[in-house]
Amino acid sequence: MTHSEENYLKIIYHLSLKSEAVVSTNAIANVMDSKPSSVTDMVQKLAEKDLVSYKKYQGVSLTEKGKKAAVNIIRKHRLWEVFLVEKLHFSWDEVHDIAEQLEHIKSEQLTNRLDEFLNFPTEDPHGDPIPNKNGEIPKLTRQLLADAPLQQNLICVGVKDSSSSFLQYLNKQNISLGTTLQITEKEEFDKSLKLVIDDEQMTVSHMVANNIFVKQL
Amino acid sequence: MTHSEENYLKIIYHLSLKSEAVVSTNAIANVMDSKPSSVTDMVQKLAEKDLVSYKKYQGVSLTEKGKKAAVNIIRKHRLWEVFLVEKLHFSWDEVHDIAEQLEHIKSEQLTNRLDEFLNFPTEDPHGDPIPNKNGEIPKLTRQLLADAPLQQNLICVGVKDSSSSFLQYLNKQNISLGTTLQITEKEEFDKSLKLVIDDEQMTVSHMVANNIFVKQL
DNA sequence: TCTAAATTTTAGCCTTATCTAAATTTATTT
DNA sequence: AAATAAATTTAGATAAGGCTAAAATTTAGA
Repeated sequence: MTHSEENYLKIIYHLSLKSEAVVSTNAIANVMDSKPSSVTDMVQKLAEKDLVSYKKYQGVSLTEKGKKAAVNIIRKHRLWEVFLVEKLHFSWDEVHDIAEQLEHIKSEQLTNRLDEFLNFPTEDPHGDPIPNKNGEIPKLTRQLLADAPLQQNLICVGVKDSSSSFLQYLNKQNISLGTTLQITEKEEFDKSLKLVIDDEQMTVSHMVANNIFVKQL
Repeated sequence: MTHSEENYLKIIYHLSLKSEAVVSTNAIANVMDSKPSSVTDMVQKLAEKDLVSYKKYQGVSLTEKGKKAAVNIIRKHRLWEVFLVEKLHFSWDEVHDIAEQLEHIKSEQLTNRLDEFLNFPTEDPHGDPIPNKNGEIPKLTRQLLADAPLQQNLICVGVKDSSSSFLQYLNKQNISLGTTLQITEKEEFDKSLKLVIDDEQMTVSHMVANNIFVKQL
């Protein structure tokens, strides 16, 4: 499988989790920053290899075979992210581009030994679950900060939107993986939240609160 | 730079160390397992990018810029090999193909942090020197087993021929990185050597002795 | 020196992954 | 239901990397 094919599978997987099971050509082109016609070409190739099922004008979905391949790529991506953050001390907003390259390295043995070396982590630095060797994806106990209860001790365990700009915003606000906080007030009007972090008061918008994952301590 | 360009630079570098400074199209094609005509195409492209100097029918050599790039790829390859052997417990005959992929990952920061994580190693698992951040290549104190003195305590530090079959032969003979041994006798006729390893006697051919690097203890 | 052999380059073609522009199908709106 | 808009596919082009076969150049032998 080529890098490009792997990227398509990964993106189709992510899109079909977010919205419908069937993904449109246009949606893929948007995410990939390419043209719908290019997507059509590739999707037809993937369909021939039985990695996606595809009917003209009707969108694509992953076959079992395609889903397995996609999950494996995501497994590799997230394991490498753990490696980069835990062992090489990168921060969570720096690792994506490098992991994007490392995820294409082909060696099942390498993946499994890396997994072992990292002590079989179940979540990556952004709080996303890491599929195991058999492709099983661990269930998460986390919830969105926007949905969490008032006055509880919460620990920040990840983000939904892992765009570099969002992660940099969080760094600026001194929010990172492992930060503990409480919600002191929810504003009805705009759904913004008042938080206490290390005895410091601050306010975050709903948009932000809806992109941060927390667990109750 | 593409993977392919990087591979060419690496191979031209290795060939010009082994033989002359100027490398022939044919020699490159042999090592790459491709055709001389393909090599010509690529070499012309590399010349345009000022990575090699090239005159029709006269062979190629690396420019300063090309040499820098080649050394950087070799640095990455060898650092990853150390990682695979020391941290993920691969054996030295398994790492080459994986390192061949990892050497193309693009991130200077990644390379330097990996270097640091591994404690700035100066040799890879095959005993080859690892260029530092500035492209400087440490001098080695090693010598070929075939050239080493009799009755001295020697430690095996690497191999010249790192083909999988040779490394597997060594594994079978219980010779590996760190093995200590003495030469008890040199046979004039065929240049074979009698060795003692862990109080066990054994004989190796000149061909083998000429491919193992040792240091005097 | 002149020819034969070996090496190297050119020319033309293939594949992969893209693109633009045009055509087609589906969806929406009046 | 027809007309228009939006989405999707087809057709044809391009660039990278590689191949084969043929032409050109260099090297070596007689």
